[in-house]
Amino acid sequence: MKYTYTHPRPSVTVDCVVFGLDEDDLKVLLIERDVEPFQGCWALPGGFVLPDESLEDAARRELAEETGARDVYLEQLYTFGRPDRDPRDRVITVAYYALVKMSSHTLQAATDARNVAWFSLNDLPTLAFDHDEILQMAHQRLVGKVRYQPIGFELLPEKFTLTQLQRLYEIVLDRPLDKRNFRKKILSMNILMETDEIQQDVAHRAARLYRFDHARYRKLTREGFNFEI
Amino acid sequence: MKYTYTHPRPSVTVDCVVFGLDEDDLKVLLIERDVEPFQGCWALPGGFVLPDESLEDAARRELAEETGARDVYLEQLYTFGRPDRDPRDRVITVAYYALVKMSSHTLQAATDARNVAWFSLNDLPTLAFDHDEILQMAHQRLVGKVRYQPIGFELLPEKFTLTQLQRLYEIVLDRPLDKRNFRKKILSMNILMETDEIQQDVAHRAARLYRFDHARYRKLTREGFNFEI
DNA sequence: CCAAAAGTGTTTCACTTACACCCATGA
DNA sequence: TCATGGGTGTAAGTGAAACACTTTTGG
Repeated sequence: MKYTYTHPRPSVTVDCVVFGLDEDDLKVLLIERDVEPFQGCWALPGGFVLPDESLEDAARRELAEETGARDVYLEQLYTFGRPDRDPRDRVITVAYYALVKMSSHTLQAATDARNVAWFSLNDLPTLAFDHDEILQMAHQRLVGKVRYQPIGFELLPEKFTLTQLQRLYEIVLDRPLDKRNFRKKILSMNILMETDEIQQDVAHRAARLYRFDHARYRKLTREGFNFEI
Repeated sequence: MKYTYTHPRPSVTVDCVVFGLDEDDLKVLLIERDVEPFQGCWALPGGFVLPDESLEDAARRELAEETGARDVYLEQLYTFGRPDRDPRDRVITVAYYALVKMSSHTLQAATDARNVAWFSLNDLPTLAFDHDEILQMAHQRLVGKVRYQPIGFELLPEKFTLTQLQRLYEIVLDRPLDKRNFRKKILSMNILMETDEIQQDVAHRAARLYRFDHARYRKLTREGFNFEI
């Protein structure tokens, strides 16, 4: 082999783009850096990969440590390795994106007390390193994937109304959807389980609550069904 | 920051899954390892990322050095980082996949004289490390992507017949397509440029040759066109 | 003249789209 | 009783799928 194990090694980090859904906006979770470089800048949560953990384990650990988010949907996005992307040293970062149920996750401040906050995608601060590029790619991936994989549910509470689900798609895809057609389509897929509960504390007729039926979805998928909005 | 730059660093490599298309088969390019571990085993071409090159540069360099392939379609696939994926040491590999025009690329043997060969996907040898997993993922990605991005053309010669194009999709998607419907659809996209040449040296009516019109495709894409087979 | 692949249209069916009103509830 | 969203069906249009024969060429 031409290059041996004694060659200079880069550092390897993981960074996470955490998406959450608000009443009317897609949000990203950022942390404020308290060390140079980019001190005071907002950045994606992330950190070094430890010797004995997998990349995904590293991402989940950093996410939990820095934001308190656990048990979230997590998927590898892309690996960024421009030689000069970190001004100090060669750092290759494996980026992940996560989808969290904002409503149920009350975020803990980072263990090391850094500032953590949600930002609307339309109103982002300047980000450290190439994190803006990473974020944009994650957003593109989400928009592309939400239409043909049932990952949108990860952004909603366990039980949700059809209107909430429709809003989710309208926000992520950034275009209005027809109410009747949307309901017809999503219900005809047979991947929603109607609960016997209804919305609480609304000043109008309460809507029925549904939940995503994972088992049913897996079964249908095995039989050749393809999710698509 | 909790972990510093002095933490143990993994090695980082790139590996390439190179696809080519035969008369009737999808093929992968493999090299025979001449060092331990997995000496004598077939493996994906790849190697260490040098300190001052990007990941994609590293992939292209290794590809050229080990197989002679240049100017190919190359796309990052996924990053594999199980702590024990290399028996000697922690090695994280950034996998790429490449699509090459087998007809026009005469492969050179590797610079370091290792054995290089094409294998049919249906008749693979045992592969080193987790390379089989990488290969399977690359194959899945290709199958998934070929339908909605015009990357299939990268596997054909510059000029090709509609039948060749149809065969390509039939092989990659592993199902028969209807000739008339296929032609209607692909021609109606307006992304093929009809040449004034025809197939040579065939013992039957010679078919018209077409080429993929990149400029036209980009223009249509900007206008909202979506490729889909 | 035979073998082999090139080339070509129409009908059917399924799915998508557009569209508007009444109902239930809480304030 | 009013404001607010919940819930529902039909018709028209568009795109996908099924399907078979004639033409061209070289051997």
